Amino acid sequence: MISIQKIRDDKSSVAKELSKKDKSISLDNIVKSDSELRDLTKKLNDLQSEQNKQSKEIGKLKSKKSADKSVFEDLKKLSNTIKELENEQRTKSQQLRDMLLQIPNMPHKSVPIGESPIDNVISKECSSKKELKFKPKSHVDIVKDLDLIDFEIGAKISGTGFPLYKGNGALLERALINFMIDYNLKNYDYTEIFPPFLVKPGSANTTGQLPKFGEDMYHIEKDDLYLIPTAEVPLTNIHKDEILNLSDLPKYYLAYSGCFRREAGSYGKDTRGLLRVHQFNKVELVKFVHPKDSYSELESLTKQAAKILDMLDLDYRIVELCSGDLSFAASKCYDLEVWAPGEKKWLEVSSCSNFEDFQARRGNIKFRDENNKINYVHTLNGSGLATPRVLAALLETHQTKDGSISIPSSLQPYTGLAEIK
RNA sequence: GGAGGCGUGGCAGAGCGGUUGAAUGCACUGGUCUUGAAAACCAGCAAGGGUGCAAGCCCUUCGUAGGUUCGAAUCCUACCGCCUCCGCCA
Repeated sequence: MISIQKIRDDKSSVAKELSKKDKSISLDNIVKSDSELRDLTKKLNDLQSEQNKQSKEIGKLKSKKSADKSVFEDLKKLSNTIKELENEQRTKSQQLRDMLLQIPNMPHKSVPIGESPIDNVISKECSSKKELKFKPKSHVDIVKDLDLIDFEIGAKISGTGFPLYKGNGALLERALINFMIDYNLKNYDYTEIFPPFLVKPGSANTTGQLPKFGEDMYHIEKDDLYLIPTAEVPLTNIHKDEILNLSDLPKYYLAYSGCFRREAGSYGKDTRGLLRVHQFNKVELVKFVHPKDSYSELESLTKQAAKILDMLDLDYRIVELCSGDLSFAASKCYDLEVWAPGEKKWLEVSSCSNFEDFQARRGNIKFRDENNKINYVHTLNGSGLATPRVLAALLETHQTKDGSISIPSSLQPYTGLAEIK
């Protein structure tokens, strides 16, 4: 959520920044609604003040008899007027908040301006691309030949997009998850969390999935709970409605979770194999930091995520998203894309974003700064990493001519296997 | 799922219709004392909004949302959360 104060004080520059992301955004209704609300609030405050004053007078007398009847009649009228205005105020402030929640975050000044993925900037490409001396198979064929994943049975049980991992496929998936968790825990200062996979609407609102993108999540209507699309949602809400101490920052959390996405609107895209599925596994990294540090934290977060791809001997590149390709809540974002030689595609396996105070405002997450002033924290998150596409790239990269898979050495302690055949 | 109890400031814990934004203790911050620290003593210490150069002043908030009343932390209703007991269950 963008600060209403900021919009009020400098509407044109906020609008200008927002247009880099989405040209169709208008702040006019918000400014109008804000000014109406403030007029109303002023009026209401005066009446409340009057009411308090007179009620206290009566209190001092301690006896109803000593007060004139007409005083009570007047006060009753005043009381009713106040109630009406309070109702109006409640409605208006809710309306204003609803509008504000629809406004995306502003891109950081350093973000390249652009409209679509074409304008993204490839900031680092891993050059040591391994050339295979044979025609590489797609992971779809590999998992079938080696009996690692059964898409048909998954579809029979749950529908398309719910892969069923099997035998060494299940082992490999589990190994990847454990490797990623352990690697991050060992090398950085994360606290491991095992979060709930179902969350309340308010939690999804903090991170920005709601109110605009409810259609992308699975919703349990009976209990009004959402299946998480990423562990970012529960992790970011750990400190909802809290004021952290300066000494608490930075706070780093890591969690494995299943991730559930309806992928509404993307039917027909990447339907084959592991590239786009409704349920997948991911290790997520979330940081709560001092605002002055958030951009250096974004750099280190991105490097941390990329290191995992190094460890798995995969080729990847880091992509700096342009303004138009940034997600709703992000100020700046780097994508990690891994090379899949069978698919001959770069696959997005991580998104590392700085949300600045956008999520912190929505979730009311603050800290006491060095001057004892209360301020919003900055939040960041990054996947470290999402498994299905990593698995696809891993199988395609480490396949051999005879059809077997050689397991990268970093993963072998977790699989207990050097190869799968 | 049934019965009961409870939700007050960072924590503990008073208050149960009227100058209560809220006693007291702990924690925290500043000061006195001390070579330094501890102890002791003194002082300060909720958040949000509005207004003002500022000091300040005004409004809101005692789980959440409604209601009763001139006036609610205090009374009523619903919801949420926590605890205890019973039932069911991985």
